[in-house]
Amino acid sequence: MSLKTGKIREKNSHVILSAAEIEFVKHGFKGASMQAIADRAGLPKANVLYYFNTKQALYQQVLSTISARWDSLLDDISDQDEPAQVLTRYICNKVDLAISYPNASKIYAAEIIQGAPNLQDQLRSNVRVWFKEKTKIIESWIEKGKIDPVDPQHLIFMIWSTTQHYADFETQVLIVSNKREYEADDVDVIKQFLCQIILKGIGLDIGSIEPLHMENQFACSL
Amino acid sequence: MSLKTGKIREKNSHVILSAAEIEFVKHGFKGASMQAIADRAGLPKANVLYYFNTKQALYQQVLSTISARWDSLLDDISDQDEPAQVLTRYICNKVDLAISYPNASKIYAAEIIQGAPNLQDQLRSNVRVWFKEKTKIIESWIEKGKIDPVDPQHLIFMIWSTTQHYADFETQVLIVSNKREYEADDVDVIKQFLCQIILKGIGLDIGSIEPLHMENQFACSL
DNA sequence: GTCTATACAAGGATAGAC
DNA sequence: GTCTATCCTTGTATAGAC
Repeated sequence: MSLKTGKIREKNSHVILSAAEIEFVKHGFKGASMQAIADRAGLPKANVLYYFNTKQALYQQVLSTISARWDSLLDDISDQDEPAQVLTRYICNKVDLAISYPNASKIYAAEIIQGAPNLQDQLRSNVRVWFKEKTKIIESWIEKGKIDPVDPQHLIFMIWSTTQHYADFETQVLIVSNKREYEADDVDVIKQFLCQIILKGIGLDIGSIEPLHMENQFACSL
Repeated sequence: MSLKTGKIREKNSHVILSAAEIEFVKHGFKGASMQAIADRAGLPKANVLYYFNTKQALYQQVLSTISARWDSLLDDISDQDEPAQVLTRYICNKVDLAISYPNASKIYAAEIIQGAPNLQDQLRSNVRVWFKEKTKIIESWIEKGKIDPVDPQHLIFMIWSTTQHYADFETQVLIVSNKREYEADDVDVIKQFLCQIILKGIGLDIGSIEPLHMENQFACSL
């Protein structure tokens, strides 16, 4: 029975976290109510508070789940490979993540917009260190003459903003381009567009990426 | 006395709107409280409700103030001039707006993230029409061979996302780049970076912009 | 482990004195 | 036009039955 109980706990936790994600996206941290989260999860309100003691704790849990996904999938800018290959992979992964988990990106964005009250520490430690590392790699590319002398920091900001835009501003993108939802084709077009403009923009020819490393990540229509 | 009253009304309205902007940024629509807005404005809560009958009305007022600023300053993509010049001007104006009114951009972004419950109509009418017009202009540039054959829609998304990033993600940008606030120099660097990458990315040489049209908009350090 | 009932605070909005 | 006092709803959280 304790095994079964554990399963129930795991399942309920997951249902609650999913419901919470949606409510936090739609109304923000303060605006989301435990009642609405419970309703969406199909559980009594007290049950939600049984699993996560406070609303704050539930929110923190949602945030750290998001951060974990970020960290695990996006840490692949290294100086082992050629710039074109590294940047292509990074951009494509970020686009995939944005399209696959739009709510995660939206909650993260809302947190930053509101001044990152729950993410300050992580930004000041982890993210800042990651950022410094990656700018140094980009600087080394510039020193070796592999890319144009562009500001490494702003290059990273450009990749972050352009990729996450398709998650955070999903509503606007879909409305103005008159679509109901993203399709597989759209994702390929996005990847191809971003890689083309950014690589060319910093002085790399998109043709310099060996097809091997593009894999199925995007259809090269040029 | 009615004149004086009108002045008081105008002044108080303005104070309330400014306070509301800040509270809406920090806590979202639902999360912001009339009490907190009133406190920030230095007025009793009932006073705020006297000027704006409901919280919803106050929020709508904030939103339409923002939209008005958007519309008036950013409608300058025309097919009269050369692409390089038009895009440079558009990018620089958007950066200026993002840096000058970060809260406006943040509230707009939060609205879109939450599914644009109060902006759907405007997006479906005004913004969509604007978007269609501008993509056609870009298409005409492509047909005339003035720029590379890139997707016009995604080019606009790229400009929107990269420029507004500096407002919406201000907190993150400042923390990871270890600054307290944006300085005049930063703004120039941002404009110059974005123009360089995007113009070059779509096959335009940044040198093709006549200095005349760059004015003081950014220092051309190349 | 699960759920009903409830305590207690905060929020939006209004009535009415000044 | 301005502000105090108050109504009523909603929200978080807990107590305690099952």
